[in-house]
Amino acid sequence: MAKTTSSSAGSRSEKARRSGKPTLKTVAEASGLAVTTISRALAGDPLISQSTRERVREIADRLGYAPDRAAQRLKTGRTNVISVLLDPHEEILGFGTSLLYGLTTALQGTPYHLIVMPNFLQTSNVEAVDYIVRNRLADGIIFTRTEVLDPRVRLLIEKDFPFVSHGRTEFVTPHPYVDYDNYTFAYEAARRLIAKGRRKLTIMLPLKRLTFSQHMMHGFMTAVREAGIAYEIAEEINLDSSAGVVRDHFRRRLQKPEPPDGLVCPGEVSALAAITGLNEGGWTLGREFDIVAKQTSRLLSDVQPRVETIYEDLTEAGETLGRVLLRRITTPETEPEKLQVLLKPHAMTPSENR
Amino acid sequence: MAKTTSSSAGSRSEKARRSGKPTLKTVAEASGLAVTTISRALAGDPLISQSTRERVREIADRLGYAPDRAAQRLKTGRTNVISVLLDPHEEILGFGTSLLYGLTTALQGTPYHLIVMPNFLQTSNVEAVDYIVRNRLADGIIFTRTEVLDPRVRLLIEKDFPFVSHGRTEFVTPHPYVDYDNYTFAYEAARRLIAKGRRKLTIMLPLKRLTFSQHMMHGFMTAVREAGIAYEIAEEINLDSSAGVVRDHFRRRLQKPEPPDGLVCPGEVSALAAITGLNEGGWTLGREFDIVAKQTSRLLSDVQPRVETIYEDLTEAGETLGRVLLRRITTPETEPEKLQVLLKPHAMTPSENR
DNA sequence: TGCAAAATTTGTAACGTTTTAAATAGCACG
DNA sequence: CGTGCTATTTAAAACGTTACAAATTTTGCA
Repeated sequence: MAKTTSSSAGSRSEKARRSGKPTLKTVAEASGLAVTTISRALAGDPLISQSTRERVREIADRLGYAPDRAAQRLKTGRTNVISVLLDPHEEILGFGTSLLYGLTTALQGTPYHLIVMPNFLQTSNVEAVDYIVRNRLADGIIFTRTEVLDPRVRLLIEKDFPFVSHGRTEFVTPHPYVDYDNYTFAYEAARRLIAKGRRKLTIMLPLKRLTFSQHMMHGFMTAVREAGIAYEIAEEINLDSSAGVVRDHFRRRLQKPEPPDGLVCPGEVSALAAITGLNEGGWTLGREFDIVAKQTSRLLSDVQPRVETIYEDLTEAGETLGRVLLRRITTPETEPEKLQVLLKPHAMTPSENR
Repeated sequence: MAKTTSSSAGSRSEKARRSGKPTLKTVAEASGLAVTTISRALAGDPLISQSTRERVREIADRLGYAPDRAAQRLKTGRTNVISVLLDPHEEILGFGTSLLYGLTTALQGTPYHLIVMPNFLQTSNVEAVDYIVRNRLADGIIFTRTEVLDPRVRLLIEKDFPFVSHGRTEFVTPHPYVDYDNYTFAYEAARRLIAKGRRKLTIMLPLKRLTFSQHMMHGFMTAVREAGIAYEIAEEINLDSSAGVVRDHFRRRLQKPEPPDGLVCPGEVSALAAITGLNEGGWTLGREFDIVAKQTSRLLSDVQPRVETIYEDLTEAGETLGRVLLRRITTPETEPEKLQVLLKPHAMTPSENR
């Protein structure tokens, strides 16, 4: 039909080739400038005059131009992707979701997208990390449940690949991290129980190999030793134990001699389970025992308002992780020490928590 | 230094240009074949002889070749990306996380990646959908909290863009969906309460505009009418209400005349909150009242084992969503009716739930 | 007015892949 | 031993972008 535009306009008919999506070429033709100029103008290159930069920006906006991510990625090698390794253990209570929300907030307005890589049945997710690094599937990686000598950290440091861990390690080489001050959490929690007159404290800990388990233990022990009171560590259960196991543990503990009367509990569901178990054993919260728990959602404070809590803002953690990783990526020369954030337990009371 | 390879080998020195990552060219040189042949052989094109196909496959594996996603995407227009719209309301109890896990399971072994787009403060996330479609940021979209006349569905049908909604709509044009049979859930839940001898039932519903709210209401009403017993709908609260509001609602309800003695509750946290409220009002679960709740995690059954539950498997939902979307993408000619799945309430008892 | 230097713009090539069209090899047949 | 066929392989172009080098215009100053 109208395929007779070979000599004069030449390109007009080829423009609507794929789907009419505007490209640099479209903008170039519309403005009478060269493709290169458009590219630079939109990138804000000062080599292009202020006036053309503005004009191009305007025309591009009018045409609804958006750069083709695939082409950019192919050319530059940058993927504009941040990978998050999600862990199945964190399924409970929207841990992952809160973190994701914070992350996306930090990435708002940047060209970065968030892609989720789950960690399935592997013992650790080093394989996933290796895969991402090897195939350059992302510009940066974020992961959680950091271990004392985390193999992912080791690998990423070795390959000099940008990452931020949620949690610290004990490697000598410093690396970017965002962590919650679990030492202070446990210390303060124990102090509150002691202030209530509790005489024998116990604590539920995360899996030992997770670094923050050590921090919590340390905080707890410091408080206990300062006060010179009795304590015990619940060895048979940990933060990953199902609520049923936790419940039964506490119920049974009452039947043995010298049960503790105060619990530092770093999980909301676990706290609920503990309360249920103790109730079943005939104890009442606030009378025979007290709990200070870590709060990451409104669950506990709404369901059991009498439990004291110390707040950990996971959305804030996610946002910080995002910000730190962006800095690591954009300014690689930054010393790792400046990319280490320790988030303090919030003074915020549950009712203020939005 | 060794830049004197211009005449003989020619390309050997340029190969290690970026990072040594093998490309089609690398494999071509290693095998003595042309780039095109490699591309076709790896794609399993029958035009290439069986023997070379095998040989190429082997060499490629040995070199650790992986196709460059950006280049493929640029060339073909396919992104190999699935977009999930995450909703902040689902933050509680890992709703999103379970779904994501199912999804990633379905996507295992496919070339598809999962990218998360959060829905922030918008009233609906049509904008996000529009953005994805317009800029071809994905090959398919999955979203939740489907409404009766969901604008996202309208847009996606109009643009003929692959998607699967979690939940049904009431549009006449059929479209792919994965839904849970909330009618049966509510019907069965109410029947169980009636069987326990409860005489006045109530139900907590999701926001009215969400389609599954209607389904639940219908199932509940059918059971109530069949039995000819009294009922009431809790109008002031819904599934999105905070646990605190739910708790207070139920506590106060006891002070007014003719309180209900059975509750159908589609949320675990809400169920806990309701129990707390009723306890505060002096009632005891199993004596003055009963609850049948929807179970999506182990929270409720572990913390309050005496609450009866009916199970909804969100991981299964996610996996189904993934599978259905893949079929929609790969075989676009499939009639939408064949891409509609209604998941039945699980007979599974809480203790079996893994 | 002329001319170098600075400022601004442009053409060409390349990133790694797939697609289209063309070339070559292999083979049977008259 | 060509001829026409099929089977198999290959070269060239393109996707949209950016980097590099080169070209053009403008400006400053003698």
